[in-house]
Amino acid sequence: MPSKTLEQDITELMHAVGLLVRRTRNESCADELSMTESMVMSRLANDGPATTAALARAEGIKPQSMGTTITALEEMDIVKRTPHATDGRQMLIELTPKGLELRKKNRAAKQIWLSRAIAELSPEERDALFNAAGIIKRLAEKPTK
Amino acid sequence: MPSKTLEQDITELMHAVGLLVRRTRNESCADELSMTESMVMSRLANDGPATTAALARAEGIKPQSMGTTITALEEMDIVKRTPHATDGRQMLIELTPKGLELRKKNRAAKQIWLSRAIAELSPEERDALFNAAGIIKRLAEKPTK
DNA sequence: TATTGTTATACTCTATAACTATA
DNA sequence: TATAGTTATAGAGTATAACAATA
Repeated sequence: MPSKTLEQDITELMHAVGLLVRRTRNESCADELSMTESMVMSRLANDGPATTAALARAEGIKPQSMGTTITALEEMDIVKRTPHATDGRQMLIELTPKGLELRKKNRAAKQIWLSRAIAELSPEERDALFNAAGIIKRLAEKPTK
Repeated sequence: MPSKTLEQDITELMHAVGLLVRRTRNESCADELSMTESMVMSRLANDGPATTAALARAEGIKPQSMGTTITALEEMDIVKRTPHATDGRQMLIELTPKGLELRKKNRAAKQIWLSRAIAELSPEERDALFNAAGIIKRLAEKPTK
């Protein structure tokens, strides 16, 4: 017999995800970046300069909200805005030298608690976890019909 | 050769998780409960009455924050507070008749977009997803050394 | 002294609305 | 008309601090 309904499985999934997000927020030190800030930094480092609107679409938030994040990163001198060469509406966001430097350090420093916890999983569990990350991403990005 | 580092895997996991949380928040209708409110309701329905402090520990937030959630649910007449029989400090939180009723409806209505998206996964992917939920929960609840 | 709960205040992240400028 | 961006305001979901009551 099936011991759990789909609803229960979904509730447990969302519960686990909620716990992970809050734990990550709580474990981060004062001078660390927020989750959205980190993700923007990673994206700029991996994919190069991007507009606020493109970053917002990628992270699933509104352009205005992304604007706030960019402003915060700009005030920390981690990113800078430069006007697009041909499209006068666009501002390209890119990492500053300080942003590039910080990123190298943060790759080691960030999410230390999580790295340690994951290190204690079995290889099979790690595979299962990172495989699920791909599934979760697809679910979250799936357009509503 | 390993194509991704552990840091990259972790970044992608947190990215996917962030997208899922935001998507869930955005998809929920105006009269629906927040994630924390839903989780408290499920817990009370499954495990019976509990104190604010116990609920806070279970959800990984501060008792004061859980107090806010309980007050919101109380104003919607979904839960009620009753004094503990023997311990004068404690207030037991339990579902009202309306809360029990609402829960039945919400089991069907809540997270509809997610149910639909998950329904389109293969059985193997579903298993992988819900299996990972257990791993994520353990990670999030693992005490810091 | 530790635990439970409350109230007050503030911060982070994101949303909506209204606007300007450019395409 | 659609897209990019900015500014202002507001809301949800937490946190910290200070306190009162009970164990």
